[in-house]
Amino acid sequence: MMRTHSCGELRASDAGSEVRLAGWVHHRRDHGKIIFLDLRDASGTVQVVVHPDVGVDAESVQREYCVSIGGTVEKRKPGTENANLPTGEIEITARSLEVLSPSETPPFIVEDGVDVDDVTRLKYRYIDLRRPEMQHALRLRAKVVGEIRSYLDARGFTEIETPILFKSTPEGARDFLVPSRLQRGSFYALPQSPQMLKQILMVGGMERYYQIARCFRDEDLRADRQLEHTQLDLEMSFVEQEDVLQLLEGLFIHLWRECVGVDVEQPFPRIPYAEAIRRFGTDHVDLRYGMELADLNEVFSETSLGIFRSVITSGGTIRGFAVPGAGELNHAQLKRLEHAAMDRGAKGLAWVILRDGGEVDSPLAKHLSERERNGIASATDGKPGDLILMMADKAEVVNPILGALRMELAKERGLIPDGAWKFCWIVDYPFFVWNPDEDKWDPIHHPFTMPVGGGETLDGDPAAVRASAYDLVLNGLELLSGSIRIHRPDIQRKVFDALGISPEDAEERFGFFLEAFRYGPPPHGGIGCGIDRVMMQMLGTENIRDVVAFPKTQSGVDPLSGAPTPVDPDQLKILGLRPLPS
RNA sequence: GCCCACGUGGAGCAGCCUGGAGUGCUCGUCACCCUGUCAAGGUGAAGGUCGCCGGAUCGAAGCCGGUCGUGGGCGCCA
Repeated sequence: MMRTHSCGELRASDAGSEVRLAGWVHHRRDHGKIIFLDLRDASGTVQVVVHPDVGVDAESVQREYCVSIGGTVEKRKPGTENANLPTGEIEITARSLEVLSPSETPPFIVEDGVDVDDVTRLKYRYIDLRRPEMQHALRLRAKVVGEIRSYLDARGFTEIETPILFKSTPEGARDFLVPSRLQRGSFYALPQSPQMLKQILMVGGMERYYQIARCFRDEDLRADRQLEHTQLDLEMSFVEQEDVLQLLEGLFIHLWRECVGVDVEQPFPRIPYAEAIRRFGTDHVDLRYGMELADLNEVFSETSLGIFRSVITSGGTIRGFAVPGAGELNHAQLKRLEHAAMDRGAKGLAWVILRDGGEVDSPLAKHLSERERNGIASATDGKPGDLILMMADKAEVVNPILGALRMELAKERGLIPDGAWKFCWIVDYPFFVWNPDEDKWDPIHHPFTMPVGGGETLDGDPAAVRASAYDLVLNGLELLSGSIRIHRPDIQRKVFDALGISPEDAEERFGFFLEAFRYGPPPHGGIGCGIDRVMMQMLGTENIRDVVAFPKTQSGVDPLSGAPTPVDPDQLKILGLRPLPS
């Protein structure tokens, strides 16, 4: 037997036990005669004492050596306990020590919170993964996935794998392509998501499907984006939107109870898309703090300011919000806010600082009537000492920019309460968004989303059509999105029509899919949920690399293996490929 | 494709603006000392073509240009 106990589990109650432990030498403290070793395994660390007279060679043992130690658990002498260690009341008096394998000096120390360059960490990921932080992240991730499985299995779901080698369906993100050896000149694509396959599973009568699915997108990376990410992919037959929302709400309540130890507030609020935009400027609603956007058109209906007046008469909007306590900001800081707004496309950013007695500081002060000063304060719920930020422009410009500033300022000024978990559903999405660049209507979800009310609504104003789509948002981050799908070929045709997808286009791209839908597809709907994002939220990290065992750098390189690498010309030849001169 | 920042012994940084011998800090490594430490302590030592290429200069880690790498962002991600 390699070991009788784990390092981290030993307590004072184990005193007197003969134990055999195995793990890594976390640290050695050599006092000349007596030597202390901190022995670490997955469960934690424990102190090993090597006395000079037992014939155990602890001097040649170094950091990160993998060793096996036999000895006795003993209560530490009074005054030598370590309250910082769960095992701090005891120590192991070593009687034998075997080096299982030696270690070179590690490039960095195995310790939480150490500041090491990301490439170094990724190159020596096996060292990095020894850190308790990383171990916790990966274990929690496994627990989350496990809880998802048990929750869904208990509710009649079947976990089904779908192919990694699939068909390219251009549109959306760039596909990763895999050349076919057997069909020279043809390519598989790695799935961006199993969307069509899971719908076909519904046609196949599986009724309740889920999968922890890897999804691939060949797009540029970000702090929260890798080339591949993991999605909880789920689809159910014979359901309406309400059924899906209930199931998923239950899942997240379950996950937070089991994996975070928190009972989150329920039911999750449902916020219609239009209301989300109106109150927060975005559908990634963060309900942890106030600072909601207010409409100021009424306040400025008789304004003497030319800019505001012309925005109102041209059908634009004046909106603003209060930043609690931000009246202390100096001119340079306010200027920076204005720049931040203008970088995002604002023409300007007006600011008003509320003072006692209805007075204000503002570049606009002399243009503001008493009615306007009071109106601004009451509309934004601003108090003396608060900063009011205002923008006048088209609603599509004002809302997202103010929404972004609201989020930034809340974060910057510490207005976000710790430990708050604010889930909400965003519902009643519009079906189309106008794409001014290409002068056409784009679907806000994917083109298989059911329009509310079926196909007839598509004959009217595209802007008025609702989608049976829904997002789950947590603390301002989208965790999942889904929809009820189109199961009727006639409606699907009308949607393709409205999106400018010709029958020939549709046939070429989705022919196999549309054919399946000629054979009695059931009404169905589902979701895709970013597991990496869920983990980032649970662990409170902003970097996806913290929740993935072997991530890639921003340029798509894996420093551990060096991938991607050139391949042998023979391999290319077999595939019928020849690289272009660069 | 674009913008910003960074690149200095094994790790993390300072030095650069204002050019004058690779100077410094924390940790690690090695040697010696040390029987109660837990970030052990003490003494000493080794270890760096300042990412790479080029330029101006008597002289470059430092200034200028380029390039590569990394991080963050924009575009992109239905």
